[in-house]
Amino acid sequence: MKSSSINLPAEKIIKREKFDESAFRQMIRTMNLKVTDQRLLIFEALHSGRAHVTAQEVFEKVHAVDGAVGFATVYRFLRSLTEYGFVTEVRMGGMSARYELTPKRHHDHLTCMSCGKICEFENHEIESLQERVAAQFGFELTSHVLELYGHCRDCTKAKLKKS
Amino acid sequence: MKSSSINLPAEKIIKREKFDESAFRQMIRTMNLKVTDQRLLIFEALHSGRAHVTAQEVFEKVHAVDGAVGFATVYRFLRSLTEYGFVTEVRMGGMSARYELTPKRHHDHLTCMSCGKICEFENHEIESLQERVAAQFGFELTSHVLELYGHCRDCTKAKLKKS
DNA sequence: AATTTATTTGATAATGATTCTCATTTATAA
DNA sequence: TTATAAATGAGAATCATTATCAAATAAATT
Ligand SMILES: [Zn+2]
Ligand SMILES: [Zn+2]
Ligand SMILES: [Zn+2]
Ligand SMILES: [Zn+2]
Repeated sequence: MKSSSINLPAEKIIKREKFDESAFRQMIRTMNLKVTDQRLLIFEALHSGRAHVTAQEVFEKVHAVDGAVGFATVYRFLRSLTEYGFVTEVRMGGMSARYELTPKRHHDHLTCMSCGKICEFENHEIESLQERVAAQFGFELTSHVLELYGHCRDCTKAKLKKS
Repeated sequence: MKSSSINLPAEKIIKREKFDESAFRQMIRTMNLKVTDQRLLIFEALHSGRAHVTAQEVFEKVHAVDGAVGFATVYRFLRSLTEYGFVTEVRMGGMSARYELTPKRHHDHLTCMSCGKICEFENHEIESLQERVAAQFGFELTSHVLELYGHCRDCTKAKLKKS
């Protein structure tokens, strides 16, 4: 039941626009897929609560509303959403994949390994340096993963107090 | 038998210093572990051939020399080596972990998704920008993952020819 | 509304990577 | 040598994810 290795418990809930069912219906149609209750529930789950969720977490949220939904459906739809770019898969180390509704702006992540806080940042300098590196090697860049790991201020403070 | 998703077949073999068994013996002792033939074989496997190998690949190389070695031993020792920093674990997307003898200089990776070529690069500007980002969020940076994905010149050319 | 049909679903099995268990073997210190 | 804690290997276990397939169903067509 418990996931292996590091867990990422507390993440602040990010303020988000109102859940817009008809927009989600539209996205599903764009993908040439059928609109089902399950798929709307999955969207709902992605839209509320913490921004970066695992497939299991999505499954649990969906399952709480409709106990009949199977996790295969969740995995399957998350995969489609990722392929179409509506959802972005984020992988940190050997942990299980996390998903977020693809944000308007590209960003990368800074994760606290003590408390699981995830901060999002965008840094155009880094982005263009990446392009430059790729060009130097004659590569056409298609994607990248930039994940920073460390300890946030609160956790660093807490550790100091203890010792 | 075949690994899932993308395979990384061709990687240029990187020129390396002579295999120095006594140095490896010393490293093992530094870790407070016992020197065994298996462990020396694993070091040998990491030292020859392509730079970034999976546990399975290490196992196969070791197994070719001594068919009695079990894969648990390989995984176990790779883990110890990683914990002590003698080996660096590199994870690319959802693929299985790859390992390399920790290089003298830190570097990140640029991977061709068509042919599997892996280029290593170091970019101090990016590194220090990462530090700056972490500092802005009040984080103490402990590690990071920067993996660039794309298509190398050869593969891009090959694709153009085909179409 | 009823019919049709290609999709979707959920239960379950299968997979691939990695880790764990434990009885047996072995490196090393005394 | 002998003692002993550590290491090993075979296989089971785990975890995340994907595949299979019969039954259910969205949506297009009568
Ligand atoms: Zn980025
Ligand atoms: Zn994010
Ligand atoms: Zn780096
Ligand atoms: Zn490398």
